[in-house]
Amino acid sequence: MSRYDATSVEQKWQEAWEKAGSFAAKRDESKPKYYVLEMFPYPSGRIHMGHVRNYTMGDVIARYKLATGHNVLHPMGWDAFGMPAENAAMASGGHPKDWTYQNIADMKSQMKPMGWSLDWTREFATCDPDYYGQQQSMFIDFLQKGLVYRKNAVVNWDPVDMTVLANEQVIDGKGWRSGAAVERRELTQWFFKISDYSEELLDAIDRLDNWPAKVKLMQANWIGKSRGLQFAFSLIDGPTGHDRIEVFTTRPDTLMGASFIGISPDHPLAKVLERHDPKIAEFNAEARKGGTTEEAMETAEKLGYDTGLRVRHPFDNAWELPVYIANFILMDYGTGAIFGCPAHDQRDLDFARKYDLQVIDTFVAAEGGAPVKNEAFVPPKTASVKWLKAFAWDELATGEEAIEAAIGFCESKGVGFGVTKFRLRDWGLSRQRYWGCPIPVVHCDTCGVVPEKKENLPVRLPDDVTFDKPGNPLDRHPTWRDVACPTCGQPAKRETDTMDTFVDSSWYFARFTAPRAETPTSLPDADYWMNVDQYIGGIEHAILHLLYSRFFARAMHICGHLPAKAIEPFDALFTQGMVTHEIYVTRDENDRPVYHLPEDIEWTESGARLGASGQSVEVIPSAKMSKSKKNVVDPVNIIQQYGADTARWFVLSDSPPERDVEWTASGADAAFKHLSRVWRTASDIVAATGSGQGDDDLLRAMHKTIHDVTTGIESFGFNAAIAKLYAFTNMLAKSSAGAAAKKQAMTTLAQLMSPMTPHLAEEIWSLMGQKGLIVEASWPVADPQMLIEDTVTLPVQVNGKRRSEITVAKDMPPEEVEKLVLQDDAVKKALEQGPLKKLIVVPGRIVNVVI
RNA sequence: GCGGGCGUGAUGGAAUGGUAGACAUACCAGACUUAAAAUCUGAGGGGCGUAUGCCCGUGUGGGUUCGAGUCCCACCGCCCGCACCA
Repeated sequence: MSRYDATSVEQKWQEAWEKAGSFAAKRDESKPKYYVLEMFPYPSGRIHMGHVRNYTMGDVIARYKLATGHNVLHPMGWDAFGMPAENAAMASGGHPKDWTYQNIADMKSQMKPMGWSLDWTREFATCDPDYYGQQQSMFIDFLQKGLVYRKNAVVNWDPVDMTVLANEQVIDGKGWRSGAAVERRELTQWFFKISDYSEELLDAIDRLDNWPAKVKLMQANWIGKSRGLQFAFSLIDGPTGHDRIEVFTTRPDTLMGASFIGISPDHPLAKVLERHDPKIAEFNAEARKGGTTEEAMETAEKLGYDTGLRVRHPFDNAWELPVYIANFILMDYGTGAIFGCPAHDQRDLDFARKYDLQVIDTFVAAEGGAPVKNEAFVPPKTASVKWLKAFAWDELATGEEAIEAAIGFCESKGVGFGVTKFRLRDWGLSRQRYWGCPIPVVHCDTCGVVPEKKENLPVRLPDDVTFDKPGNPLDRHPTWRDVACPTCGQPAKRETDTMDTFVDSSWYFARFTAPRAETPTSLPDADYWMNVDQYIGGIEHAILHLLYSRFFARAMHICGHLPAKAIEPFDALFTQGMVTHEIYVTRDENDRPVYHLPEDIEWTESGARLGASGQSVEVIPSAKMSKSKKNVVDPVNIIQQYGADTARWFVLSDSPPERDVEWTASGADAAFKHLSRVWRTASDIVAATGSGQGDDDLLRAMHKTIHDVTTGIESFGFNAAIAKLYAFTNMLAKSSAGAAAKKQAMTTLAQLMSPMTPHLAEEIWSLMGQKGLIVEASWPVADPQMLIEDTVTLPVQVNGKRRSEITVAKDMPPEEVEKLVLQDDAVKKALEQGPLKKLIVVPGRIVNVVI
């Protein structure tokens, strides 16, 4: 028997689909549309197994929807701006543009053999001037609608390289190239007013019915709505202009437990103080060292500096509290100042113990409450506690009740007012880098900040730049910067910052609906294709990318670029897991790890060893495939060895799609063996003739499989669907049914497999003598009559443990079942132990006898 | 540190609160073969037993329920995100 030749089969059908234009989407009002989109890739130059998994999942959905009569849009493009292109240029001297477009060409040539049903006619890269020009046009629209503004914000500053660093370029508080301690420095930057939409973005989460609950929860927590009190402490003998310190607290109920005031090193008062006090200046300078991330702030040692200033407690003029500058207080959140209540906040308690400050219990546990020692008492806000320092509520009250009462009381006394704050900050989009979308504004001494005229768009990136020194080449470009002011015509300077790449990815889904339009979108196309019916990508995008896109869709709607129905652009979201692999490591002479590629490993009885030298290799449990750990399997090699269908089948088969899947050589081999077996079985069936036995059983199983696989695909249970296909293939291969029934079963099997292994499916379809392409055939429908079972086997439990089973007619009334159960030998035996307490019959499910 | 998630045989995993381990991998046994590969058949959570069977078992410890892998609480471990990685 000849071997299944994946390479030639796959190429043949890819050419057939290409010729038939099977995947080019066109507006067709007569059919229901379906827009399936996977998060577009960064053009690193090589596809990896994560891409294979992501795009194969989308492809299963796309092909299934195509077969169920939908007009499917399944596009692909490139998230092509970003730092790696500049890093490559710095490392090897090329140009980011050449590097990027070459990578796109390379990756596309690796993706094509996968046989994904992509509409390549809509392809674009975000670094195409056509695309970023439209983005610039929208930026100007946003500016006119007040959705963009400028303000100061801190960046990571490398004092040696004199350049801004990304968070990932800050390692342990030091610049990745220079090794210098990173400082936080303020720059004037552009921001999107996403915070204006905090409430709206939060409320709308409830209507995202087909998003994972965890993503919705993460977004809600990120937006972080909180109710609290804003009020001021009066400052005693403060510097001129500083007679009060405004604070925001979510726990006004603990006001009587306050023991210190903390202000951010970037607080206006701290900045005044540092001008006159070298020690404060030194403390602030030290506090400003390190990266800007929240993580860096919160894991750093909590330090404070006693300014010597004091404030009065709002309820007691005689009560004075010290004012500390503290390195863990963010200027960006609230007012940049807090009061510390050590008894009910662990961070405040640690701080109080360190600087020997008072700890005042304001409440204790309702029963057996003890004073706080080294662990703050922080019960849930819904728990009732016993109050020692209540000032407007009962002795026993929950935190929630006390907070509301405290706000009301403070308002009535003229001490501050209740406010709702959000954690969500405005979206800073300025990047001091070359390889991004230029911000289309001009700085004029006379007119100020002026948007570029739309007819001058796109503002193109100049090609003649070098990367031989750190910093933004646009900033030192000899002529690109110098322009005439669009308003007054006087000499002016271009903005040299470019946009965050999140901007590029916040509207690409809309652009795919009309990728060549001369406006950002074309409304008839957007109206037809939007929303994305199914969006698929990694959980790592759960917050930023998805939240920014939700904001952007609203902003685009305001500017007339999207219909109202598209303000929530993704109807359904699915977050798939990663592809992982074991890691193989040896040690060099200095005991440093040396990683090895899977293909260099040989397996012997004593374990893994290096194929070349025979050196034994340590095997570390699976982790996400990464180049640095060398635990990567190149999809290109898998396609060459087994074909695309095998890779597609494997990434779908073993694990549930939302979880990580571990790539194993044996698993890939098994996938290939199975597909070969299906092909062999099909070849046998073609040759078979005559009648046999068990036609009905086979056809019943076929209808059950149609039902199960259809359900599996619709619910993203691809691994479960594949398990059913395995089971049905096993049955079919062993079946002694007649030729006609087997042929029918095999044809259906091919259709059910076609979303996963489309090439093999086409091959079998044609082998079975079917006309046309399977990709044009309608999805099989299960006959409900064939799914009905006459009898059902019920497990019989005694006290929750399975002891027997009975087989009864499916529709037998529970009373009848009870009678039968009581006659069962195992039940009779159990009843000797004691009287029957309860008999539970769950129809069609289970029986439980409680003794 | 904060927010979110996950944890089931040797391995990947299955299981609307209802028979734990479907389906697959590895290993083992058998068939075919001069032999190997390929292919086919079978056994298969652990313990005791020839077997019908009995006991134990879903990270750990509690709880709810007739019944918990599934729900609740605490803990342990791993993973994702933390606003300039994409």
